Amino acid sequence: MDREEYVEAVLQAVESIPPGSVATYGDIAEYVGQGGPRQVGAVMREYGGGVAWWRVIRASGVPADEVGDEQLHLLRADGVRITNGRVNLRQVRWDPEIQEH
DNA sequence: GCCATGACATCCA
DNA sequence: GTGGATGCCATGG
Repeated sequence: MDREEYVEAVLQAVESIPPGSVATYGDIAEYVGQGGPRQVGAVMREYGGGVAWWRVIRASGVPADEVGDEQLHLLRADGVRITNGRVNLRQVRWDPEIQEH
């Protein structure tokens, strides 16, 4: 799989996250089936501007230091419950299975 | 090919 | 919950 195709796959995965839900970098990597969490992060750094990058967070529920403030703000706008600067993964974690295909 | 880096994850104290 | 160590995997020098 070319790097460009990988980028497309990642962006597509991010776009398929419904509003009010979030996914971890690991989830995206697993969904795409290639590379790992760090590669997803690398893609987001370069091409994340075109998608809902704020719906991608760490497994801990804490957003990346670089974008944390904006991200929490945007997530709250999407209807995501934020507690103590941390996302409640229990409730908003994206499940590819529950998608309305 | 070796080494350093990074919007990460997991394990363990 | 916190902090350090280790693993992972692609990219760039």
